[in-house]
Amino acid sequence: MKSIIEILKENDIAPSMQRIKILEYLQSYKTHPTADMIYQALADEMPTLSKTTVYNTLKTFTEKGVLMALSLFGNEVRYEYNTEPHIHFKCTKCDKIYDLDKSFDHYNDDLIDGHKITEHHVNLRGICKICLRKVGD
Amino acid sequence: MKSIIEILKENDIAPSMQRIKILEYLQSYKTHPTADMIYQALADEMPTLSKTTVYNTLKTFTEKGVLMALSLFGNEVRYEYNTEPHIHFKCTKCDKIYDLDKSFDHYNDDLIDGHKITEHHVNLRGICKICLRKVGD
DNA sequence: TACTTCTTTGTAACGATTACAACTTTGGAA
DNA sequence: TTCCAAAGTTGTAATCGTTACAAAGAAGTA
Repeated sequence: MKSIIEILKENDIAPSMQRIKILEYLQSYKTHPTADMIYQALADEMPTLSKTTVYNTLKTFTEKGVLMALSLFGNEVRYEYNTEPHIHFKCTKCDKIYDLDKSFDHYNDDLIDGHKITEHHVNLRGICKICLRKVGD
Repeated sequence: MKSIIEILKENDIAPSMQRIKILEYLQSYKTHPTADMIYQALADEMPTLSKTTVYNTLKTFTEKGVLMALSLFGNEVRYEYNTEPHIHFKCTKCDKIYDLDKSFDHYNDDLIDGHKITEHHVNLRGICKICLRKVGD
């Protein structure tokens, strides 16, 4: 298991304290947080942390391929540590986001109608199993 | 071919002039516009049109299932007239959005891991064929 | 040590969207 | 036909997510 610092160095990113903490957070809490959620979570521990730093860091990480930026039904960007491809499901009742393992056809690095495909996102919406139970009450 | 007014009435939406024009626009120009793009396009013809009306109308249409709201790699919502399911491809160079007919597995009205699926979006990114040609220059 | 570069920070600005209250239109009921 | 309530529209202000920018700080190196 690679350390956070190793991951950063491998991607040509200097391992500053802020960057380590932000990546650490995304590695530990796989909640697809927004920039603001990350900022709020780390603000206690790092009182001088700036929201701009969070945005800058997320931009850097995304450009270097460490993170994936997600657009999941709304006008806010969510981030996740870049791992195996998977599907996202967002509940319309509680807004919770679930990762689904369900495999899907790969269009990555493929040509469709002459377009070169480099990213492939499958986003589902509906009512999650917890909210389904509540509806039944 | 149903008229705009018929479509609105079928969905329990009173056919006001503003609503007719907005739906007409989305039916004619399948460019996945943002609320602002629709407002800009109609502002000449309807000088008193308010941007709030555009937002209200798009919200109503989406709730009634007349339109589909799309989150395609960015923090703005795009709208399209709700037709046959298809895939969206957005070019990273020119930001143009393409509809692709390519069929895909349907999870709609299905259960996955106990979650009830009601919407299913496939979003691709990459370089479109026009930009690919330019890169070659 | 001095210099350059990278990183972080805070503030202000921006764009998309929503809240809200006033005004207008519409469709009955009296 | 007139009056009223409900629905629809409008403009302004506020909010939220994000970016621009310039100054301050930290790190590496000649």
